[in-house]
Amino acid sequence: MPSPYFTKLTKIMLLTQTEENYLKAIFKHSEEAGKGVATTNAIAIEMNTAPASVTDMLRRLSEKKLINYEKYKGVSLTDSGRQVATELIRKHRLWECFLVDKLDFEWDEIHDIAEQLEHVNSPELIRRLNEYLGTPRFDPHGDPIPDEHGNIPEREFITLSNLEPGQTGELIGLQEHPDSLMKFLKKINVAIGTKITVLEYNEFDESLYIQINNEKKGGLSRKVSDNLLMKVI
Amino acid sequence: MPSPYFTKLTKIMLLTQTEENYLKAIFKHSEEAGKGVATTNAIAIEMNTAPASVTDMLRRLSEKKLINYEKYKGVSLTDSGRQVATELIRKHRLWECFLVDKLDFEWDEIHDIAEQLEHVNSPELIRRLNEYLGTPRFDPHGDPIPDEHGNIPEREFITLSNLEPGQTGELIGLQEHPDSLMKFLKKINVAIGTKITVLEYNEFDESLYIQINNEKKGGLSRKVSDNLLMKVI
DNA sequence: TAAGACTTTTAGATTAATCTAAAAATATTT
DNA sequence: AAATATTTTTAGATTAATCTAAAAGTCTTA
Ligand SMILES: [Mn+2]
Ligand SMILES: [Mn+2]
Ligand SMILES: [Mn+2]
Ligand SMILES: [Mn+2]
Repeated sequence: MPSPYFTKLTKIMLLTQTEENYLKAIFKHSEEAGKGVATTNAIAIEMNTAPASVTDMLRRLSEKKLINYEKYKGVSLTDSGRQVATELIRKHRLWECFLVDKLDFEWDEIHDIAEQLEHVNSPELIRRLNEYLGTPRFDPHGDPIPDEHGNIPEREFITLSNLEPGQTGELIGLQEHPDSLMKFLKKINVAIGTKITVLEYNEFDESLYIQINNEKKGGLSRKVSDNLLMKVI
Repeated sequence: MPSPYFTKLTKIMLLTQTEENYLKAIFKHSEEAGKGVATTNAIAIEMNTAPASVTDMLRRLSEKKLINYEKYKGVSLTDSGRQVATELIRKHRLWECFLVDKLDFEWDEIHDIAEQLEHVNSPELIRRLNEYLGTPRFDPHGDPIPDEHGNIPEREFITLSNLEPGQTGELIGLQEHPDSLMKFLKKINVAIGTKITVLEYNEFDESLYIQINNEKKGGLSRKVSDNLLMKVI
């Protein structure tokens, strides 16, 4: 519904889903990526729109004091913009927990549904959902769930590619989670919590020979091992 | 997101939330109300818009073959429009069950949240949600939940105002459910499933003297008793 | 440091959803 | 059956979100 749906009285302005999605994209490409600012182009690619559309939106978000924006200089979130973004990420990840823990979805089936659910606006709903789920700290992909104040739990990890032969680690997350990676991991029986032991390192292609849960053995490309975030055990 | 988001290939066209809400409004004022057709004005009031906006939308919905529309003659749903409407009602009511059964919300707190959740598009989500809830046939307000084919369970009922003194009934639903009525019923400890015995009928104001669950006794106005749908026991 | 390449913004349109004011059609009352 | 009232539609604008094409700014590299 494109209409001016604010609420000035309560000081909570209601944003359109589109505005919310832009804020998430900006968060991802500034803070999460550690770059400080997000560029117009990066946002355009993330949002699947023309760069001109991004410029337009940046003007509007800037007017609403959700972002710091200077022409040609890139954008960052203001405190209130960051607040909105982390709340969205919190909602997204809590819903992902719900889908997996309660409705038995698999981790590669939930993202698109959570993309929709995250825009449902009801603080009380999220409060109760969180409680119902037992206040989880990480979602089914191992990603940290911001708390109600926007604080994001820290994860300590080392990528599997950085483990030495002989070391064993437990999978606690993924660097990126494209569908193709999740499908592949499902096939070789690797999921969050799986124990992986590095048996050999092959210098030629930087692949690893590994053992999964002290059972099956197999090879793993560098590209995959770079994406697996492990806790050494 | 106002953009042309169809999918012609799958023959499932994705509607905007606004279009979906109009279809629900048309369903309510044509089929549910038993009138055959919904009028522009009734839809405008339901949707909280100007009648001119309704006319505009009717043209668009008609173009998409979701409604039968002839200028000045009122509108009715086509089969595909009815399909969409009943699916929305199904989703709305299933989510209401979830909110009450799983998250412990009260029946007067859930409607607005369900209004948002009903627009989440994922048939598999609804399939699993329905299963998770144990395939309920009625929602927390006693309203029937359409099945996956759009069939709506029939309710047999008699309003409390039509019970004779001496008769006892169980509350199975409400005619209308404004917030004020639900709050009042909560206060006098009446909910779906509550047993009510009619002790006396007062001719002057058509009020009833009743007993609730064989315990508390009290008076009830005609306006309230007209709204309580009972099953005689 | 100037040319070329890339990025970003501006200009000008389009579409969905809305509005108000006015005209047209239909319904109700004298 | 007129006159009046009510309902519905048309006309003309507006706003959010998008697009393409072109201009302007910034970066890279010879
Ligand atoms: Mn996700
Ligand atoms: Mn996730
Ligand atoms: Mn409801
Ligand atoms: Mn209901």
